[in-house]
Amino acid sequence: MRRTDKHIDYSEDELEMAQFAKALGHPVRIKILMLLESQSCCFTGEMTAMIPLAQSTVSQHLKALHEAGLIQGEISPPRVKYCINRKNWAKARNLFGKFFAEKSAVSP
Amino acid sequence: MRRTDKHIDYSEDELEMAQFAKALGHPVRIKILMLLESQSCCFTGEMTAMIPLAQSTVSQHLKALHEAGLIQGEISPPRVKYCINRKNWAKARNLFGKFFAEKSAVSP
DNA sequence: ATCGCATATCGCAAATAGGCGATAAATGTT
DNA sequence: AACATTTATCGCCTATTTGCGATATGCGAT
Repeated sequence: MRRTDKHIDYSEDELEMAQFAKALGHPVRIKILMLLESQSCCFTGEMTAMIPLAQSTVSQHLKALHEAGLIQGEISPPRVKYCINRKNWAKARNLFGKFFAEKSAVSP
Repeated sequence: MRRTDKHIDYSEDELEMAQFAKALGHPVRIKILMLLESQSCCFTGEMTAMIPLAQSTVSQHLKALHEAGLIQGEISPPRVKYCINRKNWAKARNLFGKFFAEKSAVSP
């Protein structure tokens, strides 16, 4: 996209939230995270089995979640076990929590 | 992208959350929402003045937020006043709240 | 050294998103 | 009716995302 050299200064929170949100912006990735949440950890293969998408596609979604910091994977050859990244999960919870915090009053 | 005819069945919640998340997946849109939250309502022009992006670009982001149901606009000629859509805001809060709900224990 | 398994990465195609300027649309004002 | 103001939409371009199959990689087992 054509980009100007204007720069917008975003706060850390804004950038971080947008990044988390972006990672959450696809139903498959939501599903994967719910899976990991419900059973703490999971091998890639189990997910690939449950999700009717090509193995390479699932792998890419896992990569996206990993890069966003929402999951972490430890190798357990020949497999990889993915878990929620609890530290960043908490960070995300706080960010979204603050963001959606109930305001005293409602519509003007 | 090449698409198979496989279909994945997503729950309503998964789809809705992904949709909200997608809308939140850009820092400018986070900024806009924070603005609207802080001062209840705002005209497009005020936002355009605060954000160093072309008017048409800001308008598109507003459209995206509107389509995601996060904001609503009422015309007040020749301007348009945008506010948070409280109903869906609450819905989003609930979805994200449930999603990030603290689990009793931590890492295995 | 080779095989087999599970996963990641590559390269491609198609769709979507993000940016802009220019223009259209809506409406109150003169 | 013509104008000014504000916002939305259009067309264009580039970048990113999403999907796939094919291939590479890593590593234990043979």
